[in-house]
Amino acid sequence: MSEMSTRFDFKNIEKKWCRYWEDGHIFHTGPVSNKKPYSIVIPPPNVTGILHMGHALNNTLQDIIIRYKRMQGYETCWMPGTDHAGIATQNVVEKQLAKEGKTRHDLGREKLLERLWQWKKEYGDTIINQLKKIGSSCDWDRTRFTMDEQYSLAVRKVFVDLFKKGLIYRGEYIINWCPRCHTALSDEEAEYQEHQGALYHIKYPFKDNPQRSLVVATTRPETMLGDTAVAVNPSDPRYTALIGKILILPIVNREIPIIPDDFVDPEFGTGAVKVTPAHDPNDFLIGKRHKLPVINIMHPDGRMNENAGEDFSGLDRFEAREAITEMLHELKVLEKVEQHSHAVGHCYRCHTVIEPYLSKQWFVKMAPLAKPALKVVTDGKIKFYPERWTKVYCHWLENIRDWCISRQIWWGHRIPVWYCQDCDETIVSMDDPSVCPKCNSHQLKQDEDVLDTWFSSWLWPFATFGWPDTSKDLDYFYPTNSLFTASEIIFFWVARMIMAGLEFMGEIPFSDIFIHGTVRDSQGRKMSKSLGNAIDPLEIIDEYGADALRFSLIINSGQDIYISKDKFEIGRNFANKIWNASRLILMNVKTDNRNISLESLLRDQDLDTASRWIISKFNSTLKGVNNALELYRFSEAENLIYEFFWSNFCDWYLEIIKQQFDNPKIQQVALKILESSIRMIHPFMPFVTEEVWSHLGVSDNSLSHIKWPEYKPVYTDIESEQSMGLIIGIIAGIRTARVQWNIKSGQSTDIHLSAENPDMVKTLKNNEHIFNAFLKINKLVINDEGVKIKNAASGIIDKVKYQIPLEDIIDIDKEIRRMKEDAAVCEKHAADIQKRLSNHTFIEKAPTEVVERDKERLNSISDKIKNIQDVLSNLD
RNA sequence: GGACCCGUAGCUCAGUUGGUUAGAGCGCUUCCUUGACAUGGAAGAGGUCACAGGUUCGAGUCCUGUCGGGUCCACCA
Repeated sequence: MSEMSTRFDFKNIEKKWCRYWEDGHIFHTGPVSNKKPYSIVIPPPNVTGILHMGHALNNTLQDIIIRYKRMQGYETCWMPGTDHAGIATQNVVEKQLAKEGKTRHDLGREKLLERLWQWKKEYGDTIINQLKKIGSSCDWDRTRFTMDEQYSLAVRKVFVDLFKKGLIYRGEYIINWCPRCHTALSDEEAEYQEHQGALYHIKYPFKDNPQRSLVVATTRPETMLGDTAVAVNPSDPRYTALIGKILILPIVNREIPIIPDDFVDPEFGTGAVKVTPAHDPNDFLIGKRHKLPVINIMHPDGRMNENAGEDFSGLDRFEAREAITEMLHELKVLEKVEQHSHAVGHCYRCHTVIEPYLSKQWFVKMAPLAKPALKVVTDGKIKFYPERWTKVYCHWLENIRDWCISRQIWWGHRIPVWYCQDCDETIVSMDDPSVCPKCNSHQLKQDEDVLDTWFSSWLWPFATFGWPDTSKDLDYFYPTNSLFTASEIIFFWVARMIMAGLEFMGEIPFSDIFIHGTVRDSQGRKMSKSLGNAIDPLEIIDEYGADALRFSLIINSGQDIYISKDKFEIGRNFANKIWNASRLILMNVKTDNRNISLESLLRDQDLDTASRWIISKFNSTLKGVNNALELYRFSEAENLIYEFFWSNFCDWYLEIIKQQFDNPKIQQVALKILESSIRMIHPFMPFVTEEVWSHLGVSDNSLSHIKWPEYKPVYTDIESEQSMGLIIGIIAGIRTARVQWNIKSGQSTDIHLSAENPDMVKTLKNNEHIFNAFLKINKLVINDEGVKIKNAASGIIDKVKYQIPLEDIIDIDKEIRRMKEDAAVCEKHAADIQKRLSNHTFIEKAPTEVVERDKERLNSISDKIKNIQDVLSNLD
């Protein structure tokens, strides 16, 4: 054991085990006929990603569960991989190009894709390697990418199938358009932020009487250039008479009608709404209802186009707003400008203000897919942990809107649709067509757009296992068991995976969804690169170790996690504690009998109290950890482990047995508890435990495939727990009192005890033998200042065992009085309930649940009274 | 406008179906350390559980309201 240093040297050790796990393909799995499968698919990080705390948390949680299940004997598969992350990745590469002074258009589609693949090859595995560093036990041999060949096949099949079922359609609608990324975005990709803007009140003069005008209110005056009507609510008495009249649109001087529409809220603004069908989703719908002309006044990059007129054409939308405001002012038609705060959508990738823009896009009809996805959750086939997310999920599905899936970028799955240039036929096909089936023309042109990234991600749980081909892996591992993700991703990904799983596999993709919190800084802000408040997990690994990162993150995780750097000390210190406890035991244990079970140790009637106690404690801790993990209560599991290992095992048991290490029974217990603890801690802190395991000499296998300790209820040993509790109480009392003992040199029996703790003083006086044992066994150093005692607990146990009567610790009279009072109160209450229950009017009129509640209470009170009486009669 | 979450020690948080004296870590005070570990050991101070009502024999826990903080959803131009 000489090679074990006094500090846990995590750096070299982590490196060593990372390599061992990977080179040995320790986590590679496949179907095994006589084992039950347990599988998790990783939320695939973006290829552009670098590890942040959110990843660290997410993957640690998954790793704990997968290691736990693996040790329990499941054939476990944790499927790793990355997401091509369409817009995000293309943005990265386009930024590179910009530095070279080029745009994507200078390169063209093919060359840009080459660059992107090149980039993916060079940097795409960064995050995968970082995940390995935190100890993620994925089946790395399976690592998938959402643009793998087989995966692309799945995406294409899904598109074609849905199209054939009529669930994919193409149409011209107002979508969220990012003028910077030049692409459509889904509703979920638009992030709304409160924005302090203005409400402009503009006078639109009547054609028949230019002196009079109708005032409309808008937050976006620039869009007036595309107005084709003004709408009022038909039931609004102010305006009913005006319906059908013609107004003259200022600046443009276009004649536009006043139309009635229920959409208009008379309460808001002036009750008259300018209608711009090309630039507002609601106006678009109004326009459809009233067959209004649609005038697009903007280029895709957010600049005004020729329809905006000479004065504004070419101006950016925000410049145009100012220019128009100024002109309206000059024309004296700007009545007033009010402060007005409202939500403005931003691109979730580049935070540019989104423009509602009219364009032809592909959509997925969601309602038919949402229905079954809702049912499996309301039926309880899929459960959210914590449960409250169920409601969020259901609300979204109940109000679902169609999903815009086409993106005007180049990086991604190209839409498998071709248009015949000669006959306008639309061809949707698994294989690239070369002839138009309708007119035999060869002039086919593929749709330029690619699919939304999430259109591939939603297939992740089955496409990664080889779908659409059938495979043994898919049969064996699908449906997967649990999914771990953050709440932000419920709509983007979780809900859609459930839809896809049900639609294409006919089965749910997973049964449990664990939603974890967001990692925030100590001020509660989201950690982000732009804020500069991010703590880099790699830095923590470097400074504190991967085990420390994992342990600290989990033990601090409640809902959202607020974290600062010093929080990681707990994990580092705990890893070190495990290390040093192991050193102590390994330095002292000589026994060859290393495989004895806790059960047989406990069967030895002569085993000392402390050993019985620690075995019992371990056992109850294990039970708690099992329960906590089954319910995904991770921090609870870690707290139990921490408390057991540090407070019980190290602070008490090891201190007690230190001077009895020559006893082979004690050696066996110490070793066995250490070994079992190491196994129990392994899913949480894989590195330090693997290393200790390799020194234990119990097995040559990697700890990853060693069995999880078995919980046996028979282990719980109440007698030893109580005895030990008593002993700890006494010793703790001695420790408390010890600085107050004023012993002069040579007068060690003449002791003055402080009156501060009279109960303890009494106990000590009545139990002289304890005190004598204490004096004898502990290194008592007496000097002029008083008494100094080292290792207070050492060796005392044998002397103390079973010799302390309960009465000396607790004031029994007080206790009995309390119990009698308690019983009296209960009896009175029971009589009240009894009376109520025998009252006919009460029984007839009270709701059944009230009666039931009363009956239950009566039962529990009766039980309690009985218990107290039992105890009291035993005392006599 | 709807929905949800949170408010417990100086700080960050536990507290599972209501049940003895409300817990932990960090920080703080005091003491200790020469053989596992100062990334350590012992002891201690510190809480009207946001506030106000209610249900109950009993409330940090359940209900109602108020105040404060946060998140998500929603087409108010």
